[in-house]
Amino acid sequence: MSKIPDATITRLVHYLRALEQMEAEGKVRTSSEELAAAAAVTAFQVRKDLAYFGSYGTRGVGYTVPVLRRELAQILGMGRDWRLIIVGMGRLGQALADYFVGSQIYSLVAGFDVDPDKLGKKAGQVTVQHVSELAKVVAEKHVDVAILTVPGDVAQEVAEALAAAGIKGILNFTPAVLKKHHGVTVENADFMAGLSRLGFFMINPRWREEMMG
Amino acid sequence: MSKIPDATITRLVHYLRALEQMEAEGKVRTSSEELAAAAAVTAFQVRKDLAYFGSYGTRGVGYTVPVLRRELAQILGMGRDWRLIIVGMGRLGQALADYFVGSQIYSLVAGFDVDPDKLGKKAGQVTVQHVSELAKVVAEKHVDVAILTVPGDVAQEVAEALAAAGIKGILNFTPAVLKKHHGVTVENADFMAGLSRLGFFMINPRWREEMMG
DNA sequence: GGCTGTGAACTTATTCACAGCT
DNA sequence: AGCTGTGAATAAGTTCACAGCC
Repeated sequence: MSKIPDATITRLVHYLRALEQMEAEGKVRTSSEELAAAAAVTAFQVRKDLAYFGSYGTRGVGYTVPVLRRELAQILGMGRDWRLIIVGMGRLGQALADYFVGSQIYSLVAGFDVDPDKLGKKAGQVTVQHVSELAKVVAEKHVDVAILTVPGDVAQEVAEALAAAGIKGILNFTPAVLKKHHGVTVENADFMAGLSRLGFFMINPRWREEMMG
Repeated sequence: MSKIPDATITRLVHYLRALEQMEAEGKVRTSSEELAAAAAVTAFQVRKDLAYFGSYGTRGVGYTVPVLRRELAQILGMGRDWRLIIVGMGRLGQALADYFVGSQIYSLVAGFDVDPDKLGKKAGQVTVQHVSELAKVVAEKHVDVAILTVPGDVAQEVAEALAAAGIKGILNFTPAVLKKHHGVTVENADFMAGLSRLGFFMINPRWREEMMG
């Protein structure tokens, strides 16, 4: 399989969301054109993205909504029961914990913090535990991925603890740039980077002109 | 000014963060090498990114931390007092509201929701108002950018209300893909896209092999 | 000598045109 | 005829080598 652009994966998620909605509405057939409109990209892009993984449509006809939905879910690892933990149960961690309630795809196995006020409290479907129990839980519950939502200044240290505990992947929501660890895949989701995107408005030529002449 | 890659802006924010830390530590001089290490990129990349905007260093010497810090802040629009509102005061909205407390760069002007339980409550430094007051506040308080943290299924509708109210930019944290509006710049920060990145683990060749043969 | 700044080479990603099925 | 699937063309972004200045 040739190299797949990161941007393709992100778009796949948008296609999947559109397909889920279509399926809920009982729609059976769709086209690259329609998916493109839903994801705000071109039809070329949709077809190319899908082509990286296989061919799921019928020439001259289009795509069958439930079939393509299932295929995309499969591609995105959703056939598998992902086992996750959240480390850092601040507001972001809590919001994420809620998100996993009722998920068919992701099992939230545990949540961790150090704040005594948070320990023992329920968040989503888990009870907050102390980080000292990290290693034990990762091993016993076969955790795949940790979601990092701790403050940026302790992110590296916690990431190292997770690596030592034998975690396979870290999804980093903190502003910190994590050093690579052998055997651990790190993906940056960096919620604060969203805010950094305010910078884009400044870079935007129209705005720039308006403000700086 | 030639076209600047989106990825450059994101990296600029990382450089800025590193520089702020250096300045706090009293460090005066740095190099592309050092910044590269802090942002987990190459020194070439750092120099190229900076070159899009100008030349801020001294050949044979390096960069002066406070000078480069100030220049980057300027580039990212931080010389200006950005006036923001948050629409949707759920947990994510609240977390963001907190983030703006004490910010030198961004002024959070108001927060909106429709939930009667939230109205009148304090979040960060603002009191939650009903969305029916949106248009009035945007006009009177000269709001630049709205941060959208409403549920995905009402995002488009709220975006249209914002456009009608004369907002100049929308930073979209919802999973919805917003249709373009004339005169309104939309940036996707999509916090749920972070979660979509769980898909990357699946696509990762090492994992894929392990799971699918 | 050392480190920045930048044009040129290369790599990656997107756009396009059209061949291939139905 | 219609819409997908894909190789080829174009565009964008990154890496590199070295010229330029301290």
